[in-house]
Amino acid sequence: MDLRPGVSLSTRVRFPEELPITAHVVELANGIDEHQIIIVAGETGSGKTTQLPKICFAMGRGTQARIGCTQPRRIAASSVAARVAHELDSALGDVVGYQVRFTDKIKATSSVKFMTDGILLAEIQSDPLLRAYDTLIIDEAHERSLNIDFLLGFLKRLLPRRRDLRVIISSATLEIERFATFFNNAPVIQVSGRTYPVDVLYRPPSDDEADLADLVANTVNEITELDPRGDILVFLPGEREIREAAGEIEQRALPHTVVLPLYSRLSAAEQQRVFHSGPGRRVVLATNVAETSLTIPGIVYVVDPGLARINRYDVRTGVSQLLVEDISRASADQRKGRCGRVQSGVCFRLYEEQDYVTRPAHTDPEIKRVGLAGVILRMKSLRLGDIEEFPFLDPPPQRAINEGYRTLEELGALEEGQLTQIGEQLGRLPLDPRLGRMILGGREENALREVVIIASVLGLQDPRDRPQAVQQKADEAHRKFREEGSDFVAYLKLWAFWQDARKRLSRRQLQKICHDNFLNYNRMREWEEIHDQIVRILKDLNFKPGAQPASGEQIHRALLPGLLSKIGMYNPEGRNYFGARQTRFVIHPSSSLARKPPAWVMAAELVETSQLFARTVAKLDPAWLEHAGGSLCRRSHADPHWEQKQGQVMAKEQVTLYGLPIVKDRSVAYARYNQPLCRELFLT
DNA sequence: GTTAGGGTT
Repeated sequence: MDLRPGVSLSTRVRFPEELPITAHVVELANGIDEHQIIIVAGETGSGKTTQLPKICFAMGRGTQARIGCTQPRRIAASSVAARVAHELDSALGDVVGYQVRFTDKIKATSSVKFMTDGILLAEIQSDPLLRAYDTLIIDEAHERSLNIDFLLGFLKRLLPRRRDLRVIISSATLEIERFATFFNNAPVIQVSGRTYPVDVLYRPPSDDEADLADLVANTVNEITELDPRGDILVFLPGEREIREAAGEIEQRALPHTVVLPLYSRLSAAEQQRVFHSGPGRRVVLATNVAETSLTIPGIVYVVDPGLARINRYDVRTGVSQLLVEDISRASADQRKGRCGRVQSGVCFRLYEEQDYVTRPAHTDPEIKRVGLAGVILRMKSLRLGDIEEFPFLDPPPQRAINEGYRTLEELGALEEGQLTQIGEQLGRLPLDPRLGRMILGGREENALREVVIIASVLGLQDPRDRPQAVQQKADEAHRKFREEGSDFVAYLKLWAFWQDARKRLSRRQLQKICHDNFLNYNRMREWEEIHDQIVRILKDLNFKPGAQPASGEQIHRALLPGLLSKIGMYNPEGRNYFGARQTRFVIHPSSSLARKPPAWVMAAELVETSQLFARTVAKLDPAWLEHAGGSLCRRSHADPHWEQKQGQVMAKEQVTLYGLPIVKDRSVAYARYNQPLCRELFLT
């Protein structure tokens, strides 16, 4: 194939011969020249991520405006940028740079900019037509995260307004036809992968295999009998299943075998263990972190029970569910592909082939599984119009949209479809709207300093580590951060501990003190970075931190407007809480309030796992609720009667908030609620 | 008596 007239490729850009994509360079360059948008489909190892930007650069793109390349994860954006910079014989930033949250390695000379998809989305705020780019490459589009679906819809609208712009959607070979159709029959260029064959064996449980751990251990045992070498990757839904399977495998006493757990909550050092091969065969027991985020080198066998915990938001109750589900075919195939990267492999699926065939083809995209308040807020804030009109590849159902509106109204961010001042301010904060609302509450209650610390950590995983083998020791170390009656204030204690250590200690010493106190150093740093970022934004918004330390009451009053539908009233019979919208929950055992449940609580989150748990909880004074609930409160009146002493008709008032009785039998003057009845009572 | 994984102005 020849290059189209007018297309040339700089000979200074070299494409590695061993990469499959190199055979398609001319085809791709022609496609990019001829079409405003193309879809590039290819499996792992094809070289798309590194070579597509180079093809665009070799075509002379990225000089007037940049070539922007998005990645779903920060680590990928920075490492791919370093790799491509190296391949172009330039220092990072000169020709190729990257930007992720907290790190900007872009210079004026950078032609190629790698970034997370969230960064590109954020740039729409200040650059609504994305004029900073002449080319955009959206990588890993098949992952269908919220950010990716948002970008796809945005780009569909942008293309007619930016005729000069070129867009490449890069994806695994999944739902390629849907992408093509979505973009008005955009051409698809298929690039082969570079992988070794993987055999699939279906190995459903036998009758005497009691549970998942047993099944997994037997399968690992069978692999050992076939082949004593070759690392094994086992996918499991969560930490507990990993622990149980590890126990079962160790009981089998397999020779020369090292069992390595792998999940995101492990410390960096514990995660690193899977990247260093030692003596003996490794059996890595991993959550979904190994499906997309981490690639473990040298896996020969994959064991896939076909299960994962999937996050789904219940639109009726506003509760997140994290329940174990059967994974889709696409996810099963992705897992299979985690072996066969350096030699041929075998994938054991621990269910019937018929089961595989009848599973859904794809995992629901995130937009169909999450609460939409944050999405709607963002769209309003970016002036992208109504969510109902936005061209999503998979439009969310109207019920979910309505629930999103309701949540924003609860927060005071939306009135009659328009963002309020609160809404505008929430739109500026890179946080979940509920967490943002806490910060605005912090200003109202003069507790800004404290609430920024709390809201920053609530969006992260808990920085406190609790390794299985040393739970008691970890709990002991964490005891000094506990605060009776408030898990939120406990975070303030932890913050004070960190800040004190931060002032005195070197980085190495900090890492040690974190380790000694069962704190995850990386997450502590992340907490601090988010905190500092929010402090900077608040300075721009002219918010001033309180001069005085805030009281517990000020802090909790500040948090409450963000958590109005996450309150609970104790139910002694059930030893649980009545929550909003007819839910019932218990306090998670990790909370300091779990043993002595107070009459009223508010929770940072309600998540359904083995039960519906409230996590990060504080005691709540119900007297605050009527004011905080405002127009969300519902009033009813009973027993209107003439009262001689007061010379007017009185009644018993009940006030409820999301169905919970926050005021009972309050005596009120009834005239303002029912004038005619009062007149009648007065006359008789 | 204990939660999968990502991401941000």
